[in-house]
Amino acid sequence: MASAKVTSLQVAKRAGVSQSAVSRVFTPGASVSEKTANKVRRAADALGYRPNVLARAVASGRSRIIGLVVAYLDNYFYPEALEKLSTALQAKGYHVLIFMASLTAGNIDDVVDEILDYQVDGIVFASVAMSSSIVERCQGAGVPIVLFNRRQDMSGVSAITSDNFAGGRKVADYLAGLGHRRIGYIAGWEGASTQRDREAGFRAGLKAHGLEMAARGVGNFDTQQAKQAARDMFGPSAQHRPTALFVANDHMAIAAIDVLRGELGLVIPHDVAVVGYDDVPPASWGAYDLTTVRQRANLMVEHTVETLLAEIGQPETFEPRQIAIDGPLVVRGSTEENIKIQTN
Amino acid sequence: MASAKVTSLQVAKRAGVSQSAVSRVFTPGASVSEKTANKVRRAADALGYRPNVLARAVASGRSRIIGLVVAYLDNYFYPEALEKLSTALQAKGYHVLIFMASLTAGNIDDVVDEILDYQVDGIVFASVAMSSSIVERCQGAGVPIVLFNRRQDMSGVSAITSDNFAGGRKVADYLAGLGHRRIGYIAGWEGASTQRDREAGFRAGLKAHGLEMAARGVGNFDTQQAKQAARDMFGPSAQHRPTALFVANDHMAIAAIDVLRGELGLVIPHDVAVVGYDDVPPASWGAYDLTTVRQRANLMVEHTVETLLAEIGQPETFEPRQIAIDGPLVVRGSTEENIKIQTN
DNA sequence: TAAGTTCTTGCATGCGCTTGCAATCTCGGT
DNA sequence: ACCGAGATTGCAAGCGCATGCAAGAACTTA
Repeated sequence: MASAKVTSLQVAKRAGVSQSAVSRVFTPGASVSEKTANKVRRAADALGYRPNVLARAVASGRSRIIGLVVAYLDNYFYPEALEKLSTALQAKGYHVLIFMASLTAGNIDDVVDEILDYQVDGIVFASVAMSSSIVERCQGAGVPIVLFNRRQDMSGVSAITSDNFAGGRKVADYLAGLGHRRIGYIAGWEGASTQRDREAGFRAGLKAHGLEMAARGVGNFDTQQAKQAARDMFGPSAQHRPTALFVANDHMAIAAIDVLRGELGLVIPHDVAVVGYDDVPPASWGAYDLTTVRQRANLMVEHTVETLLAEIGQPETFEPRQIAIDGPLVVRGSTEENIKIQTN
Repeated sequence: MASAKVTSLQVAKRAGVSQSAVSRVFTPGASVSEKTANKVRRAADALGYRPNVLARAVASGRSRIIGLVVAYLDNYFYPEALEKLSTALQAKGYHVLIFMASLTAGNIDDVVDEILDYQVDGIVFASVAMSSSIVERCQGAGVPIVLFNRRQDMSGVSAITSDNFAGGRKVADYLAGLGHRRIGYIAGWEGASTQRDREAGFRAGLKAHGLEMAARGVGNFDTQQAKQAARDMFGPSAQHRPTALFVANDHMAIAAIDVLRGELGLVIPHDVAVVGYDDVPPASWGAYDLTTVRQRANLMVEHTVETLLAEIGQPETFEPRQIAIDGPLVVRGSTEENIKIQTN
C-alpha cells in the first residue's frame, strides 16, 4: 500500500528493532528469532516494504543479475532457449539482463564491458564468437561465464552444447540406411563450432558407410545463402544431383526446401530427402514436416543454469565443464513417405 | 589492464584529484575542465576503471535499467520486437532486464514486484494482461510504464500497438474486393485488445460491403485450438464452407493452412483464401506464402522507446500516449494465384 | 543454580558513487 | 593591477543495505 520508497530503516523504526535486524529478516540464512522476524514482517507488510535489490547488490557484492549475450534471435531455437533460461533463472532468484551483440555495430568486447559495468554475477554467451580477450576480462573481473550452444577449445571456459558430432553422425547413418548414396550437405558458418562438429560427425558417419559427401554448399546459417546453395546444388545446370540433403540447421533446411519444391519442382522426399538440425517449432509444421536432429533446449538450459550457479557458488573449487547433450533424430515426412510421428 | 575491482577513489588518487572529480568526468553534463578530465581519463585507462553502474544507481536513484515483461516468445513477432527493443535501448544507454510472466506460475503482480525491486527506470509490458493494481503499484513507485502491442482503456497508461482496427478492416475490404461473400474468422484470445480490435475492424469492413461473418471459430492464439477451429469450420460435417478465412494472427493462420491443405485436401487459394495478421517471417516462407497485415515492429519499438524515455525524462509534464501504427496489407499467394511480390 | 554454549541483536562501518554547497580559480573588462 | 561573474573543485553527507564484532539473551547441562 505504500507509495514512495520505503527503506529498511523505516521498517526498523516501526517494528522497534534495528535496521540490521530488518536486513537479516530479508536475508535467507541470517540469524533472527522468529519473534522479531514476525514483528519485522508485519511492519514491512504494513509499509509495503521491499528490499532494494541494487543497494543490496552494492553492499554485498552480489547482484543476482545474469548477463545474457545473444547475437540474433532469428533462429527460432534462441527465443525458446531464452524463454527457458530466463524462467529457470527466475526460479533461482536471478534475473537476466539482455545484451544484443549486433554483429554490425560495436564489437563484442564493448558489449562485455557494458555487462561488467552492471556487476553481473555471471554471463551466458549464446552463440557468440568468443575471443580470449573477452574470457580474460571476465576472469579478471571474477565473473563466471558459460557458452551456450558453442564450444570453444579454451581452458577454463564451460560450454553447453548439444552433441553435434553425434547428431551429424546419426544423420549420415540414417540416410545411408535409407539407401541413399549421393548425399549433399549445406554448411553453416565455419566460425561456429556447431557447424564444424555437425559436419565432422556427418563426414565420419558417411565414411563408416563407405560414402563421401557428394556435394557441398555453404549457407553460413543465412537463408538467402542457403537458397543459393540449394539452387547451385540442384538447379538445371547441376549434374548428378544428390538424392538426399543434410542442411546444417532447420532454418536453412526450410529455405532449401522452398527452393527445391517451389523453384525447382522437386518432390520431397521422393526426389530428394532433406534433413535439418535443431528441431525448431516450424520443422514440425505440416508444410515442411522436416526430419531433423533435436536440440534439447530444456536440458541445455538446465545444465547451463546448473553450471553457472555452481561456479558462482564455489568459484575456487569449480572445474569448467564441457557438456554435449545428445539429441534424438526426429524422423518426419521430409525423408520418408507416409511417416506420421505425431498428430499435432 | 586491471584485474580486480577498480574504484573511482583509486583513479582519483592516481590522477591527483578528488573522487568527486572522477565521478564528474564520467557524468555527462557535469562541470569539469578539459585538463582534469584528461588527467582522470588517463588514470582511468591505465587502471582499467569503469564506473559501477549499480552503485551509481543507488546513489542517483536512476538505474538505466528497463524492465520488460513478456508472457511468451512463441509468437515470432516477439523475438523480433525484443531484439529491436533491446538494441534501441542499448543505443540510448539503457538495458533490458527481462521477466517471463509464465501464465501458469505466479501471477503478474508478483512479477511486477520483482521488477520494482530492481529499481527499474521504466517497464515495458509486451502483450501482458494488465490490471489496475499493477498500474497503481508502478505509479506509486514512480515508474513509467508502456504497453506494447496491447491497448488498455485506462487513464495514464501509454500504449503502442499497430492499428488493429484498420488492419482488420483492410482484410475485409480486400477479401470482399476479391469477390468473396462467405468469409470466416478464427479469433484470438478475447482478453487481448489485438483480437478485439482486429475483429471489430474486420466486422466493420464486412458490414460496409453488406456482408457478415459467415463462420466464426476461436483459436485463442493457440495453434492447437486454431487447428480445431479450422476443422470445425471446414471439415466434412461443415456446411456452407467459407471461401475465405481471416485468422487473427499468422501463427494460427499457418496452423489452419496445415489443416486445410494437409488434413482436408483443400487447395489454397483456389478452394479457400487465407489471411493472417502480423507478417512474421514464416508468413513469407514459400510453403505458406501467407497474405497478412504487417505489424511494423520497427516503428512500434521506436515509439515505445521514445514514449518511455520521454516519460522518464519529464514525469510531470508527460501526457500518456495511445499510438496505433498503421501497417500495410501484404498480398501473397494464399489469397491470389500467381502473386509474386518478392523473390526472396 | 552456576557455568558453558549457542542465539540474537544492535552498533558502526563500508560498498562505490552522486551531489549540494562553499571555497577556490580563471579571466575579461577597465 | 583590481573586481566580479562564472567555471571548477573538494568536502562531506548521503543512497539503502550487508555484515563483522562484541554485548546481551536464552538455553543446556550437571
